[in-house]
Amino acid sequence: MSQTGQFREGARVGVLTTQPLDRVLDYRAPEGGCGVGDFVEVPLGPRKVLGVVWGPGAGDFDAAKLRPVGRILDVAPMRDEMRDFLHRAADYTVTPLPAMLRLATRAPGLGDAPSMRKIYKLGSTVPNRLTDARVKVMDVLRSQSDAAFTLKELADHAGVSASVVKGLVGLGAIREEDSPRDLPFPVLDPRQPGKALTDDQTTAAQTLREAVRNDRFATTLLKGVTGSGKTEVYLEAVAACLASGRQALVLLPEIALTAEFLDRVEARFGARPAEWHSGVTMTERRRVFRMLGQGDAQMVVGARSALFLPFQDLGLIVVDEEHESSYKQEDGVLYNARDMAVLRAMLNDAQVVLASATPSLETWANAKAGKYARIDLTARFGPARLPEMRAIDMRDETLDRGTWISPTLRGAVAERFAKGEQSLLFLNRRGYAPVTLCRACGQQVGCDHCDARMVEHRFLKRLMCHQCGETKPIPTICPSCGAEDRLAPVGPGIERITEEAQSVFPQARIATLSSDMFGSARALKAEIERIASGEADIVIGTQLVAKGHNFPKLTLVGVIDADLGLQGSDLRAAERCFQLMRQVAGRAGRAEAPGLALLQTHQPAHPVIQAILGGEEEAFWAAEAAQRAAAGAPPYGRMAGIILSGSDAGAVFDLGNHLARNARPLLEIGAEVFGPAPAPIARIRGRHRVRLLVKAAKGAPLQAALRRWVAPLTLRGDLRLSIDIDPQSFY
DNA sequence: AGCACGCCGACT
DNA sequence: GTCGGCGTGCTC
Repeated sequence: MSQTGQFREGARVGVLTTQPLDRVLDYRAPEGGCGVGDFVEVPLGPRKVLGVVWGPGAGDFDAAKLRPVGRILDVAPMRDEMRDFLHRAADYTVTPLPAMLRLATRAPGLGDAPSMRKIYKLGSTVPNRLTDARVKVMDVLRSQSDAAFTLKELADHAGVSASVVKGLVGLGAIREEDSPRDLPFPVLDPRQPGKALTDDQTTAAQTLREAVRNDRFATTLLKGVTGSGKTEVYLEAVAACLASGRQALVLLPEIALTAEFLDRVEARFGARPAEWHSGVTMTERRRVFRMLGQGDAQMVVGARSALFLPFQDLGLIVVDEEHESSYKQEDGVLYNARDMAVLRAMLNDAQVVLASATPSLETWANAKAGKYARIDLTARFGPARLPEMRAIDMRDETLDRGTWISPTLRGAVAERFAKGEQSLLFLNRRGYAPVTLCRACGQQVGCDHCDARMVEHRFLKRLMCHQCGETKPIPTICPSCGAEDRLAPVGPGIERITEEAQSVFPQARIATLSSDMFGSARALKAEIERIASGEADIVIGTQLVAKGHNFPKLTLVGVIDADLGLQGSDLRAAERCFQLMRQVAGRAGRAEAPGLALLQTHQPAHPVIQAILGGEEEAFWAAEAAQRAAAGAPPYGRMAGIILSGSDAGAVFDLGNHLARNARPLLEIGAEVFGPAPAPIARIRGRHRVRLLVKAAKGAPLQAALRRWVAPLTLRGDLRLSIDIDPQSFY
């Protein structure tokens, strides 16, 4: 596969492996030579490991000890843009390059010879005895002569058993052929007509199409409320991208959303695109990897890790629900998919579309500053309107102890129920009760391995730690003081709201939606479809319901605790609360019936609540932006979090103090260091965690200084250090 | 990341 | 005496 053959056999080449060596190793080029970007298998100690030819060898290693490259793998060589991307992403996130390469080689068995399977085609002879079953099989093959059927597919299509096909093979009427298992993806047709668009959407789609046709890098914020047709609009950008022969990538924040999205893509382009997320099988991953590299897959829908796939010519990246915090996560490397999408697109002369009803402040500010283009979709589909939003002042409501649905909210739900309309009660808290308190000693039941409270899950009949997932039976004796039968659940989770709703509305059909209550994404999807078809009167859910599901009969949203997101000194808390409340409210009144959103709050005058109620989005963002600017917080300043962890609390803190005292590289760039302080969750799975925060001016070379700062450290024992550039929380 | 080497505690 | 704990260091 060495397309360039840049290095002759025996020449010194540098190979980057996925081993955490933090340097490129020299090898001898194999027989027939090799080229930059070739995926290779190289000997390393007693093992064979995966690597990529990164360039000429450094030459400082004893020539006598050089070992030859084992073999070149049968996949498309890594492109220059990809190597550049990995370098820059590694620099940005302060990550060793091999860890970055690991993200880009996440398809197992890349080195395996392509596996083969038998396919069945029309043979040369015609059987002299044609039975009905045989005719059916031959008809299928004649009508679709270019299709490749496996035995089972052919038999199923013809509606006969496999033995009929086998019989025809024996007679020579059908040929059996070997064919690679990794088949190209079906061709998507961007010229198929899309859905009818409103004027608003047509204009937006037109703008995006033109941007895509430019073949130049640019980023567009596509802002539109739920139901404004963002998806239809950016699918037009995808269409333009595919029509120009380039590949497209659509990132979704949650796997649960892919199934519905794939259906929409199929409806628009006539076939399903490639899929990439943690639920995709190993064989399918290898197929996606191979086919993208050779241009036999036009489009990928998937999770953030799809950014590291070997696209041959990536022309467009869509980041749907770009504000979602799930885009920033640790999986080997801590990175924000939104930012990496922009970086990757820049290196590929590609377009980025950031879609959201409630953009992140960073994106909003970039649009404001003119760095991103911005398109606003305002009109909702058909007769649906934005719901009316009102606060329920909980200080004026009378509630019995242990209940959380106010009389006002109860009345509103009853009204909808009487009319046969759906209501949604939203509470962003899983389980039955967030706290289990001992009435004798006042202690709360905590996790044995984390500094977190155990949450009662009545459906599971257990307590669960939401940090490490550990569960234990619900105790009857207080673990602290030994008092019997004095433990009481305190506060509401959605299971408890379900219980309350059942007692208030005994005749209503109630459905509860929470991520931990369904074994599989399929079961969850089935439940969502059940609800959408009207088989529930009251839906009770966590933030799961805020994300892009359509419930046409839903006309009322009741937010049980709108103050929940306002707590904490986190600068991002207000932003998140605003986004979540707006999204939840957007669930109401999508079809003909007008919607109403009621927010239960103890602080109706809070600026965030006021902004939500008034729909004064721009004012809200402007106020948030001003606050961040004043605090020197992103995007008006730069920040990095340093998390130190280890089993010995003293050693972790000592390391933190050592870092704080020896911060010269940071002080030299004018940065400030805060901490060490116990991390937001000071102990997870028995490991103690300490955090430092680094704050620098906007243009400061933060990453370089961080590297110089931590380079002299040798981490003893099980001490670990991780760097979080642009942390999600600032306290 | 693996895997070997190596230097101290409890076994046949 | 030696088996094996896992700290330390190396891999072109």
